[in-house]
Amino acid sequence: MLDIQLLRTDPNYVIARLNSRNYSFPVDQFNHLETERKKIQTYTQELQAKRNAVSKQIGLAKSKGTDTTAILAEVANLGDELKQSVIQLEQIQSKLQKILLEVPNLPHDSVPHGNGESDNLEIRRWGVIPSFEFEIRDHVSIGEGLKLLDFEAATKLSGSRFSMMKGNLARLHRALAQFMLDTHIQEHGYTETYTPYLVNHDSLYGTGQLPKFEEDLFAVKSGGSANDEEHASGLYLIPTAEVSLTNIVRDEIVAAHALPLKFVAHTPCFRSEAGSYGRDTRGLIRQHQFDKVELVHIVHPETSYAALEALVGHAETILQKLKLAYRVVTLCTGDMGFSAAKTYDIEVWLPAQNTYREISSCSNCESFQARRMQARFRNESGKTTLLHTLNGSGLAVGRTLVAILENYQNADGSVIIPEILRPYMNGLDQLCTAGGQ
RNA sequence: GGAGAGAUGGCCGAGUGGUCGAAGGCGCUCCCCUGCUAAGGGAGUAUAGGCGCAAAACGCUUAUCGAGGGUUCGAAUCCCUCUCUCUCCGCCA
Repeated sequence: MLDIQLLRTDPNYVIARLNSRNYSFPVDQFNHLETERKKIQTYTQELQAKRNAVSKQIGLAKSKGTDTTAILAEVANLGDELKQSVIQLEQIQSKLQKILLEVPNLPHDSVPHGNGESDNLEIRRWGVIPSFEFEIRDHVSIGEGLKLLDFEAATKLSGSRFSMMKGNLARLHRALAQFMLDTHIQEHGYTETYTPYLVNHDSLYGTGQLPKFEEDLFAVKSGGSANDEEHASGLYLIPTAEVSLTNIVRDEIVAAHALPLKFVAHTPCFRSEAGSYGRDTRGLIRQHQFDKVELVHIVHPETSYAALEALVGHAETILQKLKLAYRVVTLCTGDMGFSAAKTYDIEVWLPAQNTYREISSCSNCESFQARRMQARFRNESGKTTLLHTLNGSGLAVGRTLVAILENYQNADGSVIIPEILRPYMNGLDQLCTAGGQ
């Protein structure tokens, strides 16, 4: 959520910034509502002040035993008038709130302007793109060939966009998550966190998934509750652990000396992928359920951009240790997510697609989420101040597995296990067909 | 799921219709006293808004005692609904 003060004092600046990300702010509607709000709020508060004053008088009079009928008559209609006014005010404020909740964050100065993916700015590459002297297979073909990846079973259980892994592939998937967690807690100073996978409305409002992106989520209801009762439980499956981790500080005033807070969690993520029909339908790239190791920073506003650089570095470390080629791009204004002021995507090289594909997205949300969450700290002069929040994948586990299968494939369909993961695999150095293990 | 108890400021804890945004204590900040860490005295110490001011300081004002409704001129206090916490029982991993 943007600072409403900024919209009042410098609307043109805000509008221009929002235009750069293809969002047109409803200025006229906003201004109209603001004028109304000011008028009605002032009036309402006057009535309240009057009521308070008169009630105090009555209290005084009664304690002295004076007759109060005259004063009571004076305020006979005040209650109704006030009630009307309060209702009007609430209506206007909820309209304003609705507008504000749907406005995306302002892009940071350093973000390149552009309309979409093609305008993103590559800032560095790492690693060597592997070359193969045989026909490259994609991860689906490799996984199914090894009999370790079973989409048919997943489809039977749940439908499309689900997967089943078996044997050493399932173990490799687990190893990846462990390796990522260990790296972040041992080398990067994160606090390991186990979080709820079901969260309430307020949490999703806090990080910006609601109210605008409800169709991307899975809502759950309690068993046995009436079928037609919408969202019986009021809970949603998390689309990312960013929600659980960032909301740790919702409605909190964090002690300044406790900053920065750095959390890491390995969780499943659930996304309905509404509107992505036909995209990445094959394989593990786009699933309704996938695992991710998520990194979240809660920081002092002055350090958030330094924290963003560190955060990207932490995610890159994982790919470097796995010896997977990647590049880092700065998302342009038109391609950024709703809550982000600046985002770096890390894209890993996928040989079968002959291109880089997103494996991590690291964003500084500045105070955008903090304002929604009322997440604050007490600054140097003792004033409560909004925090800055950042999040990034470190990394998406399923896509990392895809990258390993494709980049480490051999001509015979076997796959080398990256050295760094072998301790997590009881020393195993490759996935091969023999025995299906 | 059944029975009961509870939810007040950073913390503890008073407060069952009126000058209560809230006693008292602890903690914290500043000052004074005291020649050393102790003790004592004084002042201050919630949050979010609105309006005024170019703005800060400040001034005026509103809301907030788990949440939402209601009764009332007036609600922390009375009534209703919900949420959460605790205890006991049941069930479960």
